[in-house]
Amino acid sequence: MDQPSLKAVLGQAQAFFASKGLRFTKQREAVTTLIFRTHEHFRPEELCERLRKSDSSASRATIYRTILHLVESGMLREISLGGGERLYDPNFLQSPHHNHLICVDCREIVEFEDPNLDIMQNCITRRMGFSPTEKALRIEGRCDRLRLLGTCKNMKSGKPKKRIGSKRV
Amino acid sequence: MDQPSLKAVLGQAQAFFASKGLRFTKQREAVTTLIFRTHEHFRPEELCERLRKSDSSASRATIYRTILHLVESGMLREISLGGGERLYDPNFLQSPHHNHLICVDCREIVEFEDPNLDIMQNCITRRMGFSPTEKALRIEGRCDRLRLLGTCKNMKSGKPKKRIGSKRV
DNA sequence: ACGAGATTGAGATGCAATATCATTCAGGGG
DNA sequence: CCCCTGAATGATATTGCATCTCAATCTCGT
Repeated sequence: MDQPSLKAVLGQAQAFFASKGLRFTKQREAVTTLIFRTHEHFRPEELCERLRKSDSSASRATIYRTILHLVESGMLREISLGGGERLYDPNFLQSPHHNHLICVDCREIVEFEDPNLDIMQNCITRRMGFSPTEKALRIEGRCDRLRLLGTCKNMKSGKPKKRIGSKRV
Repeated sequence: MDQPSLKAVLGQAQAFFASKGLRFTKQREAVTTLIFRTHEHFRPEELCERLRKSDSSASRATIYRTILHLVESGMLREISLGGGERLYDPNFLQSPHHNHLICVDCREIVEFEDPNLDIMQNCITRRMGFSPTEKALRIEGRCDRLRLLGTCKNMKSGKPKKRIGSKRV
């Protein structure tokens, strides 16, 4: 649950690549660093953009490939909002059991943990003939701040939706 | 919770369109019929395909527009698996509170209801400063049938994923 | 230095979804 | 009965994201 240092994260990544007989090139290191330097969820295209602005560089293809490798290593996970958006979450290293609560209007995401919910999730999963996985559960709601301001509906049809960032709790 | 007849569903759709000053054209009726004739989740492109094979017809643009209208009416809802897939679920008319359990390997979806889970979901939502919505919750798991056969991993990287259909429980 | 295999990146391609816009349609007023 | 206006349609172009392809480059062990 502690905040692993970036150096530790890079070491873990390097170890994973090595275990697969793959190299930890400077491009892969740059991508990995960019992902784990913050705790923000991100879209692959956002990552490309951010990398272009930085001093390092890697092609789109390399970025996508690196993301896939990191997902396979378990250090990174794909999460999904609605709307066909594909997001990646680098926070499972610190809190392996967290879930996501998403505002249906502004798409803000907050992360939370709840042991009771985990238990219930496992029960339901088994009851339905499935095996529980380490994978997260997702809840939708409406964030009060925006609802009270009366701006949610406007945001939805008007300006392009902007994610406000991921709070940790 | 009862199975509403197709005729009733079409009536409801027609009423919605009328209330918005819109017409219930034969294209819109064909799309609506196709959606609510079965209880299958569907991708918009699948729907285009199915419609092309039927005797009626509507352009892709009309299909997408009609889907949006039906979502706005509340008769249809978007649900999301992982992988950026966008699915629509016509079953909320019969069971307004159902949730989805999704196999992370083969993407099979089963629907379930659980009042206790609803309560807990509401508690968590409020605790995090959100308002509960009518929107569904999603759980991921691994369906035992395929896991036991040891074919899950294969399906993931090999053949294109195929949804097996939505069971109702 | 050499060679096998991994890696990269530019561009092509695929695919879903949306936008554009000329044409068609429906129905109310004259 | 015709005209007019706004709604509706559909062919097409465009966008956005993701993946594929393949020649060139790089690494590392020998």
